This record gives sequence, C-alpha cells and structure tokens, in this order.
Amino acid sequence: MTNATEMLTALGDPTRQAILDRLSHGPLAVGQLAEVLPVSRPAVSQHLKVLKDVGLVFDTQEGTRRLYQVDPEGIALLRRHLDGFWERSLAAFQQRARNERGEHHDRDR
Amino acid sequence: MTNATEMLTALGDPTRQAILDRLSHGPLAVGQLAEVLPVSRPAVSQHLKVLKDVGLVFDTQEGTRRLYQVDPEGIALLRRHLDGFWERSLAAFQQRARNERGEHHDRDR
DNA sequence: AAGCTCGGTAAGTCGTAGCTTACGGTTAGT
DNA sequence: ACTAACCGTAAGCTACGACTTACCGAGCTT
Repeated sequence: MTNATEMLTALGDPTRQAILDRLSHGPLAVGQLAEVLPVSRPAVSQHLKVLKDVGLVFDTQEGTRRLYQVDPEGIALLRRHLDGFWERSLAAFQQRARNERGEHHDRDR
Repeated sequence: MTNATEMLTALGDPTRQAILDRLSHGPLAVGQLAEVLPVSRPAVSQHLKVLKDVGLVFDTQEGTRRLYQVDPEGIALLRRHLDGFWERSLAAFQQRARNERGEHHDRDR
C-alpha cells in the first residue's frame, strides 16, 4: 500500500529508521545490512518486508542476493504529507498569534 | 528534545498521529481531544506528554484548561530531515539508473 | 548433482508500549 | 470554604511487536 500514515507507523521503529538511513546512501543486500546493524539477518528481513509493504523500499534480484533500495516516490509522498500538515499548523499558529495581539474576539456578536 | 528521529519514533503510534492531525487544525484542550478519540482522557494526556517531549506540540494554560497546539518549528525540523533524506535516495537512485543504461562498470580498472 | 551462499518464513519467547481505573492537585465559581 | 471542572501521574494489566533459532527453498559454481 502507499499510504502516508502507514509509512509513519512503519518508521516508528528505530531499527527500520536505521535501515532506511543506510539504504538512502545506496542499494544494499540483506546480509550487508545485518552485518552493520545490531540485529540478526532474519530480523532485518522482517523489517524490510514492512518497509516494502508500505512502499518505502523496493528490491531487485541480483544473482543469489537481493538488493534493497529506497523508493524516492515513497519518500516524496511522505514529504508532501508533512508539507500539508505543516501549512495547516502554521496557519492555525499565525491566526492565534493575531488574536493574541488585537484582543477583538468579537467573533459571534 | 528536538531530534528528528525521536519525532519519527513518537509519530509511530496511530493515536498520536490522530492527535497531531486534530491539533493541526487549531488548539484543543485535553478533554476535547478525548471526546473525539477512541481512548480515555489519561491516555490522551500521556500521548501529549510524548509529543511535547520531542518538540512536536506545546501547551498553554487557559484558565482551568490546558490548550495544546502543534509547534510549526517541530514540523519544519522533521520536514527538513525528510528533505535531506529524499535528496540522498534520489541521487543514489539516479546514479543506479545511469549505470543500468551504459553498462561501463569500469570503476576500478 | 553436490555443495555453497543467500535470504524468506515459521515458531516461540520476552520486553514494553498503550490502555484502563484510581487518586491527587489546581483553578474558577457561588 | 465548598464544589465542580479539568488535568497530570501512579499502578497495574494486557496485547503486540521485535527478536531469536531453526528450517527450507532458490540460484551459482564446479
């Protein structure tokens, strides 16, 4: 699936954050990730499945190995989600700051 | 603290995502959030503490109530983090696509 | 075809995150 | 001062998620 909130939920785990961070520098195989990370290879494999299901990474068969890499479109989707999020909260913030200064509050009169 | 990875970890929980989503439209009190969300008021209070500790929300005393709202700077920080993330993965992606086409691979010869 | 490397999946354990109820503290109103 | 509204924290329970070991399949090499 390609949902922004599910991506955020997937990125909640620190190990998955580390995996995506490594993959952002270039494609890596499962074993290579397991060498660096403080978890076993099957654990890495399970995390990669989660990241793949939400559309943050994709894999390509490379001989006997399987290369994983970050899907730029997935990151872009998450980025746009935060963008709209940021705009709303900023608008609400500025509106509130305006009410603070000129204390009209004659909204419904 | 004001760390991007800790923000991502905090946003891993769907309830906290929902809380931040509501708050992005404007300030809300704890009780108002609890009315809407499918959890109890103390649960909301605990989630707000997590969101506040990572710098995603801040609160202001308003009489007997306590208004929470999104911190735009917190979202901005997370946004920039994803930006750098996206640029790296895109660069790695394009580089790989280039290697696919012209199969030079005379890197170390 | 046998042996090797690599990786996904199953099964099971364990810690902890999220939830609830109960309680106490603070502010405002009468 | 008493009461009510609102909220944070403590204590405790439960479910789930992250991890491990064990097993098996797929792809090269010789």
